[in-house]
Amino acid sequence: MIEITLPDGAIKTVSKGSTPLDIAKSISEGLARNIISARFNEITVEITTPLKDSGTLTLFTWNDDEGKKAFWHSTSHIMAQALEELYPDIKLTIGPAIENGFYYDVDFGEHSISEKDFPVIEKKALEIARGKHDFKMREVSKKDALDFYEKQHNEFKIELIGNLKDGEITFCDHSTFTDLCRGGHIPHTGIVKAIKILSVAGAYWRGDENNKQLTRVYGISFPKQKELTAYLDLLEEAKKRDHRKLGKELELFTFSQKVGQGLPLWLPKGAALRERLEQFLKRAQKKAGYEMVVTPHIGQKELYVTSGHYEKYGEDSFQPIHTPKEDEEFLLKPMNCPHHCEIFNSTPYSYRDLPKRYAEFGTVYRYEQSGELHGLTRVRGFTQDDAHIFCTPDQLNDEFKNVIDLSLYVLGSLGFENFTAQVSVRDLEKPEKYIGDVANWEKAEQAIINAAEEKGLDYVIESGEAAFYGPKLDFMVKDALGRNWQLGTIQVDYNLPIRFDLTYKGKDNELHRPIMIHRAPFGSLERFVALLLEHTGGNFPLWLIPQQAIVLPVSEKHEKYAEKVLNSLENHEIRALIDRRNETVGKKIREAELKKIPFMLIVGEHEEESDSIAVRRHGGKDLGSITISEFANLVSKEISSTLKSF
RNA sequence: GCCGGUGUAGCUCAGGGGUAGAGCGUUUCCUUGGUAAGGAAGAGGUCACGGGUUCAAAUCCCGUCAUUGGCUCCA
Repeated sequence: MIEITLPDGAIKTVSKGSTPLDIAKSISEGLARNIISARFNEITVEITTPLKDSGTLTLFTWNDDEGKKAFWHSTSHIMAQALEELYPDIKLTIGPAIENGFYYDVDFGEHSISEKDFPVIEKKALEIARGKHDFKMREVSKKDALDFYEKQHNEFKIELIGNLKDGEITFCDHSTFTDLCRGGHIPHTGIVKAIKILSVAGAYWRGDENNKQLTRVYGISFPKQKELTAYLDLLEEAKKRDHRKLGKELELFTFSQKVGQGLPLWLPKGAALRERLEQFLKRAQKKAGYEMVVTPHIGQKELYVTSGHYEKYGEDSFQPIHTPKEDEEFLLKPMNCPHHCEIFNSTPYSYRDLPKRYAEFGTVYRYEQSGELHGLTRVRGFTQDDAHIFCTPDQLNDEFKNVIDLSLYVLGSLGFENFTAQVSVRDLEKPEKYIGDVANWEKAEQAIINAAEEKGLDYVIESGEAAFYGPKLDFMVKDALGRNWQLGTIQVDYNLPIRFDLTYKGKDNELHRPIMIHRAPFGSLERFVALLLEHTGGNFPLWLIPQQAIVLPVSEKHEKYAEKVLNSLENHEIRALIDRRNETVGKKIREAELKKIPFMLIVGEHEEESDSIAVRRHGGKDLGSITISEFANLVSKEISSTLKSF
């Protein structure tokens, strides 16, 4: 007999060789029907795997992330079989489950597949699924495994097996299909009732662009057709929150082929929005002891040779600007730090002067790869809400924590709740990607982790995500489709102070090296506005939205009164316009709704007589007729409830 | 940069080897209105650009550009 501990602490004594399915049956018939995956002693197992030792067991259904993972991973096997049957000469590589669905990377040889092929693949895969084939794991010797794939001339699987130890290699069979696989499947293919192939993409073997490019086929599957339909509807809904669509509808920004790719043009309403965001941050920064500076958009090439950016990015940047003078070269600035270092260098400092906090809304230009450009989230010209803090080693921890506070204040004021704090550290296996000595890197990484700990941040550590000159604390936010974007960032840098020979005089009358913190709570205004659009669906917080209200005269007769109303709104610092068009009130309301204006103020005979306004809230709520000062109170109350001062 | 998709009026999109379509918007006129579209008439297009096939190309083929889903990259 063996003892199985369940997540609730209950212990079941069962005979050796019992399976997770047996144990589920002993708990309840319903559970046994629904379990599709299990984990035993922290290792994913099949629900039909005989358990040979005592240990802890967790059972998963479709409602668990682990269950979905097994479900989607299993579907990738089914899709792989379908692909093999439809295109016999393909070579399979890997096919994992992902956050939403699964993919399989396939070498299609000369053949290329596209959307037109999806229905056929879906049909074939569903046919296989309906066969209710069991997923059966079996152990294979390394030699047999290699032989199996030698026959298929599949160099990818051979490479994978080459990295595995003999004795720990397993295959998974279902129907006539066999795949190298470490396990984690649903019991049989019949549980999969709906399969949708979503897209194809190029993907490099093992994620290395020097390797062969494979075709990645993405799909998703569900235990019920209804759930697939609901998922596809969800995707459609998400598209409505796409910042590119909303940006166009709300007339915030545009692009022009003539100006160039990745170079956004901000329209008046978008510019007003930016302006408000800048004012908001400037106010908070002033309180936090920052000083604004202004630096030019270009700098001599030498500046970036000193900073190390030229060596790292020179070839892949906008190329130097030449002048009539021979050998004179300037670069568009790709970041503001070198300029700020030279500001620091312009004056000798005592330790009593530190920290110095220089802030600038600095517009920078980076030649991003054309395939990477994406709406406002990835562009070639953008404005960072940048600042550099120069401090002593003693001050580092406090300064860093203060920046965390500022960043959280910014995210909080704009309603971002579901962000991830990510400590981005070096990839220890690729030291060539970074500059500066190892001791300083370790200090910097530790400083960030300490500050995050002390602030009680719930953070994750990602290796290989650091900047080339130092580690970062990044605030990641998901867009409407669930893609992660870095917004705010805080970085500790021991390197640039050395490269720019920055010094301050210490208590001991000797020169010391300051430490530099790079930080940008928004990240960039472009990306921030994009994510804000996707999060709010264009319904910005009242304090931020460019147009808070619109006055809708019922007819031309009431235009004079409308102007009086507007005037007094302006006195209350409420941003409003009048819709003077020769249209019906219904039409004006409809369009104000579509433009997502928070308040519609309808004025007609009744209001004119009683010196009031009829207030309609965006979304349809009628707040009745009130006076303008009552309305102004309402507005300021709402603003102060979302916008706290820093 | 790489692998797929897309590019038709200001916007959203239909069409598709033989005279370029709709709705919204815009212009003019009528209408002067009460909480999500009042009515009428008109203007508006080198069907992204360049080349090829064809009697004939917006439509088929090739290339370029832009855009888009991914990959790689991201100071």
